[in-house]
Amino acid sequence: MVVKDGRTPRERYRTQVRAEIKERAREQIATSGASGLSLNAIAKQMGMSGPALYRYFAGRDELITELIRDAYGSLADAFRAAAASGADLHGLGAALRAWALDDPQRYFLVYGTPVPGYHAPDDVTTIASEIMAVLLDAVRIPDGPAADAGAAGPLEAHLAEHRRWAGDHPADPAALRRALSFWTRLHGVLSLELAGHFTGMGFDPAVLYGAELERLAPPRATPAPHR
Amino acid sequence: MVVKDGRTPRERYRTQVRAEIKERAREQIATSGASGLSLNAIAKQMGMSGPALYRYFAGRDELITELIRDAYGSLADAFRAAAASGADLHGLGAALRAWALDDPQRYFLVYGTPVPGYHAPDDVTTIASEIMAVLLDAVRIPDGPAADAGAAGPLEAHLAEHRRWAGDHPADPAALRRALSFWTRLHGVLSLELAGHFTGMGFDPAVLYGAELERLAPPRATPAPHR
DNA sequence: TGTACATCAGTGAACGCGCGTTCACTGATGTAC
DNA sequence: TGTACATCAGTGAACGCGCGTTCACTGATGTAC
Repeated sequence: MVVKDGRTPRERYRTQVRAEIKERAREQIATSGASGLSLNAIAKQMGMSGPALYRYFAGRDELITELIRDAYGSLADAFRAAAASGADLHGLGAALRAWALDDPQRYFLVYGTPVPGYHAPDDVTTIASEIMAVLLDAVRIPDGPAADAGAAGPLEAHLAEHRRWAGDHPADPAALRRALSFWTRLHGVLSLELAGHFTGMGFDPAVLYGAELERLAPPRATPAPHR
Repeated sequence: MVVKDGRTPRERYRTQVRAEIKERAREQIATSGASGLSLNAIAKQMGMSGPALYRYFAGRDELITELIRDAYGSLADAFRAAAASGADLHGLGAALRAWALDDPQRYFLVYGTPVPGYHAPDDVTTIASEIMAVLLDAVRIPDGPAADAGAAGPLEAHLAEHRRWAGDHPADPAALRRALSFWTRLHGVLSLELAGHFTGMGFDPAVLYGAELERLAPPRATPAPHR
């Protein structure tokens, strides 16, 4: 039996159960961290026996890898959506922050402490470079006088020579540098904030984030609304 | 029996064994991450039975907390040593990077993914604010024309009103901002680098780090050598 | 439409493991008189 | 100096637990003729 969308009921059921397993896994990670993820606990929560999960995932590792993949994917989606609606660097920065705050453990899945032995599968690194591609596209658009306009220090020279990424993208070293600074500075604020290193300091990390963003990309006269 | 330094042989032995336990724990964390730390494995490695460790630590949690405390302490020491030998912001940045690269897992113990339930004990947060105090001292010294000299945006205003940290330190909002930017930007590069997010990009993170540092603190004519 | 067969989700028992932690104990080291 | 006692490091057995994973199976759902 095949229904309109070309998928049998069994297939639909499968993806549905897979989705619920991942949902429960995310809840568990949010509560006790990625290291506290337990297949048996997920099964119990769903009212099934432990071994049943092996119909849907080859094992614990595959489930975690899938969650990491999804996390990367959701950031890429958020970035692409922002870019598609005409967002400039400011908009991308806001999208990054919104994505991070929306689910801190998802953020840590991607940018948190790596487990020493683990190597991300190829498609994950592919998604990562897609994210950088969106950023490089946005950074190319001149949106006002950049604070570092015209600067050509040792980093620019180094990038011009040694970068092995962003293959078919413009080689303007100043743009590459702006993209990298965007990335590192915003992650600097975000990771410290989400890890709680600003608690007790009394100021709002959002303001600090906004100030860093301002330095990187002074907003245009008319900031782009969506579409 | 009491020897010259006022400590009995038993006390000396105790601290020695404690030190070895922590050393083995660090090795284990370096190999398999903090979540892979096992008391029994440490004991076996030291040629003792598992329960013996309970003479030295109340349990696994206390051992981990102690390691985190040590990690904070070693950064504070590195910072204080740099400051004492006359280092400017540039020197502090170099000290931070050296400390981080020397033992990445130690870095993650402090700045890595927090485990959701955990709350750092008071003395750890005390050390954290000592680190910030050293930074604030260094940032006060004018070491050349800062890129953001005279800037007084919304962040400066916000800090002037809302900061609840660095109690008896100068309230100059520009200095506070410089300290915060120093902190977030350098950690941005470091955390992404140590988590491996630059691998495959072909450039040297050290150059990027140096460039960010340059922006924050243009070196004086004669950079301060140690002492 | 009904029957025979194939697919596949889920179960329950079991395996082996390592974990943190407790407990009563032995034996060596140090202390007091 | 020798003897009686106290301190304390370390042992071995045991407890209870939850983990990931395998296996042979039952029973429901779907497919082919």
